[in-house]
Amino acid sequence: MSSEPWAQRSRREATPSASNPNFPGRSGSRGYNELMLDRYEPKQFEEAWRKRWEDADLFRTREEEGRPKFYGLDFFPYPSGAGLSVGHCRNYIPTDVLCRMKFMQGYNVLHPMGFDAFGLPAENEAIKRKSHPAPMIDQYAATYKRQMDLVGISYDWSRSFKSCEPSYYRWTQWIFELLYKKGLAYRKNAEVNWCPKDKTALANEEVVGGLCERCGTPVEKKAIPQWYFKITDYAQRLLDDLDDIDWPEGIKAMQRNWIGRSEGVQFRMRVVFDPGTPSLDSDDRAGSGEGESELEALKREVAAETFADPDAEARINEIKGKLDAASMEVHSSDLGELPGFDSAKEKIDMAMARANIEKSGRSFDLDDFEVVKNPDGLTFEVFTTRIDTIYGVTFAVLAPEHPMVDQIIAEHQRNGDQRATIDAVQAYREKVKRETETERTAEGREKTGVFTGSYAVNPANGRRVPIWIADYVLMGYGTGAIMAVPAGDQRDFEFAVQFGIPVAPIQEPDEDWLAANRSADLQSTGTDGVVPSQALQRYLQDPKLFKAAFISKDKPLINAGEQTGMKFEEASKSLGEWIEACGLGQRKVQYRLRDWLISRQRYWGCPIPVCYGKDGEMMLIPENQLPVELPDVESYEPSDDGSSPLSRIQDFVNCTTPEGTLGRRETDTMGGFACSSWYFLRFCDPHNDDKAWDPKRVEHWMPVDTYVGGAEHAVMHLLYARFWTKVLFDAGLVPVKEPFQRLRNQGQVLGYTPYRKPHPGETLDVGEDGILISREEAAALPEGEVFWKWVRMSKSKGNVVTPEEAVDAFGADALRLFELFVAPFDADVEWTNDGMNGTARFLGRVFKLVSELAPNYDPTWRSKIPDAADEVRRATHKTIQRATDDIERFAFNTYVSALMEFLNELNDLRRKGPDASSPSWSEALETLVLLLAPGAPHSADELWSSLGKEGFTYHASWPLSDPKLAKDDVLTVAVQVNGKLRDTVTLPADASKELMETEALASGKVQAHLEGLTVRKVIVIPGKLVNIVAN
RNA sequence: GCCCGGGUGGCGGAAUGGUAGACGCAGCGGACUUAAAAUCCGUUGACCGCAAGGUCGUGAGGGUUCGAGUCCCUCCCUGGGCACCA
Repeated sequence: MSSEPWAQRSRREATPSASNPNFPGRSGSRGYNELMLDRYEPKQFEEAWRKRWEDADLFRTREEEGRPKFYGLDFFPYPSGAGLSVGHCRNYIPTDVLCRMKFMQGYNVLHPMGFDAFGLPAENEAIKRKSHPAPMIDQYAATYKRQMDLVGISYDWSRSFKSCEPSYYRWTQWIFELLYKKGLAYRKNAEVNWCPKDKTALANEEVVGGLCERCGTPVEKKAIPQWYFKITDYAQRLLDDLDDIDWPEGIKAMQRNWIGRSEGVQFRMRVVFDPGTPSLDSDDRAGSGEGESELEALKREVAAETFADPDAEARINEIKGKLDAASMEVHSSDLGELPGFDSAKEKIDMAMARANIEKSGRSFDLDDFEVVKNPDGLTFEVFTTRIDTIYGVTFAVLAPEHPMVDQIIAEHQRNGDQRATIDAVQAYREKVKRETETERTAEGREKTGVFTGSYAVNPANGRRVPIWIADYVLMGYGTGAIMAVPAGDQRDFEFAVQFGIPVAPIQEPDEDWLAANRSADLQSTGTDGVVPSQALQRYLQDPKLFKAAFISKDKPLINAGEQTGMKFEEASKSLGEWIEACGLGQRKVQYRLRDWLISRQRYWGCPIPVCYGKDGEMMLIPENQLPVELPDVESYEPSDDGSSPLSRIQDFVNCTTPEGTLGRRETDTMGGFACSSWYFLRFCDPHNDDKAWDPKRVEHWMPVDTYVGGAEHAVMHLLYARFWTKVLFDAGLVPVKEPFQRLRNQGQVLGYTPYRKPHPGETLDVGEDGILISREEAAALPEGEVFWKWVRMSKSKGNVVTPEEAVDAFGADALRLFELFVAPFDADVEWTNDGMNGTARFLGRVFKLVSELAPNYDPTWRSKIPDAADEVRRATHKTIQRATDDIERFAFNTYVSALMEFLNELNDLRRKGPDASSPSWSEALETLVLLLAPGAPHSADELWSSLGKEGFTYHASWPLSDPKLAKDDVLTVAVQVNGKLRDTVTLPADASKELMETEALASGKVQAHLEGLTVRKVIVIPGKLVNIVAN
């Protein structure tokens, strides 16, 4: 392969139009193009047509009553200084094709473009250039627009805006206030990476090896107040409504993943300090020995339903008596009056459940069903998705930051013992505090943790288990504490192995698993040949002889009390109900999704419209005082105390509160995702000064019918925008629950990029296997030193092909068609320019054919054309069908091939049948040009005018296919013998099954293959094939 | 580890369970040209065969079916996302 994309750059020169003297062109007075081109000469007409489109204001949005609407939208781009590459065009061109077709089909089309202008990239670049971001962004956006225009994208620029304009962000602030009033925006302390020397918050990237990148000081976590949006309130709806939208399944899966719903049980565990509670090591298991009590017997009796309802009261009293007798502190007026539990069985279950808890030393207040904290005791909550495995708990783990850790320490201190333990716990907490997120989640890292000197009571069997703290339990998820089941959870298993904690088997693994997971130890001691039953015995003795936890939902439980023999589903239900019944906890849905951190301590963002009174009370800036404008200042570099640069601008900070008192403004700004969470609504009514939008306009246009952009925004932007839309829907401000009905992700465009091997001593960046070099460097190095890779086109990689280059060398339409044709829309593309030769050639052949047939073109063909189809008409109507379907279903590559095939067929037919003057040819010619129009609009308009048409193809009607005309009258039928193709026969399209069978059997080739065989069956698929089954 | 994609000629790719390789690139042969470029025509999955024709062939192996690139199971490779989320 050529290592240089431009090596094969066309050497075609912009020679003056070589018009065919035989076809002098139209004689009309309209002066667009006096010469008819017989080949694709983009420089002769493309720019001129773009000018005409602009002069005619062709793409201004039409909002006519009675027409269907179509809203086609591309992702809101941040205009970078690098400008667009042909990679970006892979997004804009297909959307443009769809929108152009929709308009020609009679839709009101909204196809806008604007710019996401706030944010860190812009700010950082402006700081570097010592300029202000606003004019810089203006300039970049202008470049984007020029480039988009250059490739002929049909945007309605009259609706364009930038998110940094006060007339826009005024309404971003207005939506912020709406969220605030609904309780969906709040401020709370959050942990950030903090350098105590520089007194600044650091981004994750600024922390290297736990040290501040600049001064080498160990970085700490520090809580500073941050603004959040409460997206977690919408977690379930964000999950559910994914079912109703037409998005790539991959993106939906990523969102589901991100939201991370899990169903489980959250329950309390009691903390004990003295080792008096029965421990795991004591051999009196529930259901045996001591547990084989009268109560257990009674319970079995209940379960067996050996007593009837009429006697319930008496039996309950009996149980009460026995409970009392067993010194269990049940203080209830009457078990029979418990609300919500009707049957005797339920009541007795309740009593039994409590008895179980009582045994483990807990006391109850039956009046409110809550477990009352033992005055001397502590409890903490754990969340688990595998409550069925609760009998396998052998330890509990608290996140190091868990507040219970403080209480445990305090308890130790009160007792004046466990000095060493306290020190170890404190030291571990300090260590974890210094760790960065990256370190803490580093791959393949050993489990660490410290025993707290206290125990938790497993309510299922009353056993105490040690409580550890370990950083593999995260404070931010669930309750920050877990019940650890090493037999059924890989992380817990690793931890148990690491610290010599027992592993209690909960299931019997299958033989394959036992064989595959025997540890080296087992093998080296000569037990390699153990028979399966022995392997199982060994496992049951000590699961730690094996390499991993056995995780299954399909195996019956062992050693699980009443739940023994049940599988995941049944046991979870049973234990969940039990835990709820005894007020220990409840079944719960947990989400991984966290609230959306919106605060940025930076200048270049939308100000948060809040101020504080003298006592710090928070107040919204009244709506009629919005926007809170960003002050226009010279210096806006981040301050060194970690607060926003805005906090140093007195004129901004000092303000009058809505109450008329002196106040202080909020100086955080909003992250850029706020701006892009509603811009699609503003496009419906972009210049409204009174409202964010007129509801009527939004009602007309929303939802976005087709939304096109890269998959990299799968969870951020696309989730936030859905969230805001739902909030606005709930407020009655928009009529849709979901903003983007159909989403499509274009594939990436990759450029061929040179790298060299690292020199000795050089280090590589993470994820890189070579050092990026320029093409010049690559050319200078000996061949063996350089290797080439396909990586995403970007200016920093130096592998960009710009639209300017491509248009200059091949023409805008050739570029457009190539981008469509090169691969399926969603596939990545390894960009070379060879392909543009192909699409340019194709356009050349179109020009040639049209110029040759134009003299015979009859604009009045419609009134002259016969009903009957001929080959030309059939090809025409088939192509209309294909092109229309292909564009609709985002198969742009086959849309272009359909046009190519159509052209080839017309060329063939033209050579075959010389009657170029039939109306069918006029129809074909016109159709070809119109079908070409969305993909190659410049050429289509040029050809259109060369046929003597006024105006633009954009205003012409999209051709309609007549299915009758698209149908073949003769078909080639495949004939198979035993599924293998042996012959084809040509038959009328309406041939009967019988005729097909007869003709197939009559084929000589088929007969040859049937020799010596008996025909058993003949399968006939009308119009398609005949399969003769014989043996 | 988990969750999504994707593996089809030299290359990009096409193919509602029904003739695998459309369309294009590159290659080869030819026409035009003093020549080249451009353009046009033909040809191009592999193997066997003079030909007619045959055999094989969609990452690997099984299965369902009259018939599988397409559906099911197992596995391999590859791109992406998530990842100590209980």
